[in-house]
Amino acid sequence: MPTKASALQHGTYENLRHEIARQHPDFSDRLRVIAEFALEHPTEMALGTVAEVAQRAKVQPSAIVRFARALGYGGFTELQQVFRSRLVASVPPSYKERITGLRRDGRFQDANNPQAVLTRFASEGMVSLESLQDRVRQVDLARAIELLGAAETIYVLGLGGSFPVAAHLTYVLRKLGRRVVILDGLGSALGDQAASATPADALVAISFRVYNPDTARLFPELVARRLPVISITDSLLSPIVEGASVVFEIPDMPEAALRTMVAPMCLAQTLAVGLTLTLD
Amino acid sequence: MPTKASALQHGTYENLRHEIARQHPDFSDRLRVIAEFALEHPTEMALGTVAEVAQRAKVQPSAIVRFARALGYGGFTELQQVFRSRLVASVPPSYKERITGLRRDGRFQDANNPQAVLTRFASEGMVSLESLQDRVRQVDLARAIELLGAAETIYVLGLGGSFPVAAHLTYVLRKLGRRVVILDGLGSALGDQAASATPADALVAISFRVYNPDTARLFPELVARRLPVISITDSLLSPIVEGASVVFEIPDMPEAALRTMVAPMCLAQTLAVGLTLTLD
DNA sequence: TAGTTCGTGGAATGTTTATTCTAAGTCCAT
DNA sequence: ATGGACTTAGAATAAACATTCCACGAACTA
Repeated sequence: MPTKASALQHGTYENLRHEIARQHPDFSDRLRVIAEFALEHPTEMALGTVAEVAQRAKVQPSAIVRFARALGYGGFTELQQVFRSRLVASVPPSYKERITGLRRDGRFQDANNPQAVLTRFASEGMVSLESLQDRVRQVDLARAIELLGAAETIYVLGLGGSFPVAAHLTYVLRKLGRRVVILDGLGSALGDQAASATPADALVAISFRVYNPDTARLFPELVARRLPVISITDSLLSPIVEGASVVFEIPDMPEAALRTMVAPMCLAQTLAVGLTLTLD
Repeated sequence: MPTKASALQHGTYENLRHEIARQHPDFSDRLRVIAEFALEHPTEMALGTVAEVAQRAKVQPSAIVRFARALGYGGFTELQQVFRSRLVASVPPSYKERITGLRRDGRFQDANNPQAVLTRFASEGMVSLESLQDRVRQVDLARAIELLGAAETIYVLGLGGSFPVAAHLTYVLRKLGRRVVILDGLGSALGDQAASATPADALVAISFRVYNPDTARLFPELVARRLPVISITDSLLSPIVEGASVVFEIPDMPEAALRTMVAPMCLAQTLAVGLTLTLD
């Protein structure tokens, strides 16, 4: 019964991964457990003995062998060879290291290659996260969390390019059990959405150049209603600074290709999680 | 004179290399041959059996064992562990290592301090961006951009925790002049929103554990309608893999406090910008 | 040259390891 | 409920394995 002839084209590790994923739904209970373990712990598959792997995956040794056979291999030993090939392939011939190191620096290669674009954005993201760590002051963080903790309802305002940050903050806060209203302007009802905000609530406003006009219009109204405000923006000259209780200034990088939302996302997440952690 | 006592501090692979080099002149003929072989073929030392290594080095199996003992190990098996450690260390280029490094720095201590939370998220973000650079394959990127370029309308599906990523991708693509429909399920009209999608369009699906049920439900329908699909997810076992033309797998970090959307955001941005750059 | 030490090859040994087999168990369809 | 197909756990087995042992031989010493 040559069940899986396709697997016999003893392909690379990547082929094996896809083959496992493909067959995953058809596997029996135990085999599925092993499939998941194998994909998540390829190193242990490569180096462990059948007994060790079985113990880590919490199945019987015989199940491991069945798994190998189900994929078309003669036994565990054959299957293991493929996992080992991954280890061997990943050993840096030492010059490869430098190439990828350079690539990480970003100033390498012309920008018309998609990989270079990825490298660039990833590098910019890392830089912005690093500077976020340096710039954000302990006191601002503590004060912002205090305000959020005291709020009955948290209003989140972030439109245009900042909307994903607002959405993420809203999502995490709600997961953590907070009452949150996101001011998304759905149905052009931005003003109405914010109508019931009181000084017992709080506002998190997020805006970066070019500043969204609706944000700029609504913000002063909410300030006038004496809500405590936490602003996340890129400059002290932005329209959401005046009247804010706490301002997090995350300037854009001098020559960034496109505003990256990585740092604001990270800060938003920190506020949300920090809130629950410090309330205990 | 306890010459070999130093080797007993079962150190790392690098320590072992130096120890072998140091003792090399004092070794007997056969042992010297093995020492040279070991330094030049560390991978075979890590993965081979005694018999295999002996054959490759053109010595007797017993000589291999003697070599291990001469270095202060109990036998070949113990020695081999050190060579294996080199393989496992080289596979995740930084990733976990960096995190545990940070943890050792004490920068992770007492997570109740908001600053520590920020540091933690920022660090995890940086690590995930770094591994994104390494994991994303050139061909996948090129293929994905090709699909997006050929699409009349781009549909974006990302719900729950992935919604911010979908929102960001939508925003950037629209700024760059693409026709985009975001499937946000507004008014519970998820199905209707996707009703007009044809094979001339394309879908970008984004989903991470725990997978949103609506995403899992809608995805196969769109696949059945033969749309080219680009999936961004965390595992090949996720519900949005089967039927996808391109899959970007961004696994979660082993001990992440909370799924960070930093890497997916960055990838989304790369796709959008890469699309316009490569069309010139 | 005779005696001693040390290195070596190769077979013998006892252990670990993968694999196979069978009885028991589970799940469905009837 | 009952029969049948399919899984599974665990012991049994056979192969592979690292290690030990010992006899032989080379090199050095007296």
